[in-house]
Amino acid sequence: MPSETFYNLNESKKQRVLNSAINEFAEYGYTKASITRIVNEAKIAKGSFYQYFENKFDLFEYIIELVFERKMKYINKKINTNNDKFDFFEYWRMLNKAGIKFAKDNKQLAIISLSLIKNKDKNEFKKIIDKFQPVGNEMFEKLLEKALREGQIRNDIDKKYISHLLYKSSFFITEYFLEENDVDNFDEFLPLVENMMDIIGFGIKKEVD
Amino acid sequence: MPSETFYNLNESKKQRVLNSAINEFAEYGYTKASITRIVNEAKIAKGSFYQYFENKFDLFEYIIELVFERKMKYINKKINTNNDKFDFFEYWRMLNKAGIKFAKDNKQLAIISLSLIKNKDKNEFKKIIDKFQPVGNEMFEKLLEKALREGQIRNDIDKKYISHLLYKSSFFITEYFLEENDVDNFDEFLPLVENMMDIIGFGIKKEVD
DNA sequence: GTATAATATGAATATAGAGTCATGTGAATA
DNA sequence: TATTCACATGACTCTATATTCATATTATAC
Repeated sequence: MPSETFYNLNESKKQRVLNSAINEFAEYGYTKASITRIVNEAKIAKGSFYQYFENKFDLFEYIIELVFERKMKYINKKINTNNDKFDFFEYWRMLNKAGIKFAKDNKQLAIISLSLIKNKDKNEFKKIIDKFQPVGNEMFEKLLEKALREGQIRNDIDKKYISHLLYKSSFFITEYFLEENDVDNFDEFLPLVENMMDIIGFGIKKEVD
Repeated sequence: MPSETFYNLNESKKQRVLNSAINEFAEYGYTKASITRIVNEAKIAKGSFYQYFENKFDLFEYIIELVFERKMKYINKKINTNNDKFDFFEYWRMLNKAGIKFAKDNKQLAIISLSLIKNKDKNEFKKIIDKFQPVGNEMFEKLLEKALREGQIRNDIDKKYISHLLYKSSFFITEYFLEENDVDNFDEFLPLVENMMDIIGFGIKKEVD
């Protein structure tokens, strides 16, 4: 957690520090991110940085919290939840679409949150991931359970595994979007997403009639 | 590429160096892997190492080549190709199964090859990945094309995207296998793999009859 | 047995990054 | 004006890394 000192800073300096850190983590990832570069870009002294944050991890943890906060806010705004007529596929579609829309509007934040997921092997990250796990895997498991109860889903599937698959596929889509596409032609990308969701829904095999 | 000197080494020393490097890369990944630890474990001098390899990257490149070579050999051995009656789903099933079987029998090698895929953002790795790309993405694209021509697959799917999905899903399966499972109970894992392939084949939606 | 080539060695060098600390500054308070 | 407090500073330390190089050892050739 940042120190009181950091919170007391005037908004513009605070933003300079945060933006600089976000740039750095998005470009270099956690391990290779350099405090020296961060403080240079933010135009503050090395010593000042250590008045604000305990260490590099402390800063990273804070940035991740920011990212998830903003992402949740963004997604919740985009999703309309009339809970009475719950349709799993509809809900899932909205989630995924909102996810890439977020990535489109917040490319760097999206990259940082991907880097977290992709490196969950790193011991240091376990602590952070556990904090946000309920938002991920478990959420999908609950959604799936509900959909199963309401008969929207084949009941011969492995629930735990498929929720993992769905959870991961949402990142997969974002990854594919950020890597293979010009973030700007978002509209051209949407049909692909529909395609993929369709496939998880119906499969790729041609039915014999 | 290793130097002549390295190739001239007696087999046992060569193996000591390679095993030590494989251990190191599997445990720490490329960036955090330490030459000092590698030479200590291999019981050779620092200087000797630099007689064998230009630098850390040179060593890594060589290890990756080894990994892919062994993996290809392994998979080709497991796959029976009676090409006359090609069945896409059958072939794909065999590929995936052989893939996790390889991971089971060569855990460290599998981890290293995953680390490569997972960090394809790292500029240094691009060169290596390009070298092995034809084995990955493009192979699936060709398989898909053939399957489409032979009417085994829905023709309203996006070919490029789906081949990417299939390519990635093979790593996804391996990843899930290595992370969430005791590598030893391979047999308990197989049904899950079938389940996943089944889903990509048929989807998860319950059909209304 | 001597000369030459191949291989081995690890102390020394170079570099880079995280984190520290003694000191400076400027504003509020008494 | 003097004192206190919050914040700022960057040279410095500490540590870890990759890579080099002068020298030693061993094997091979003649």
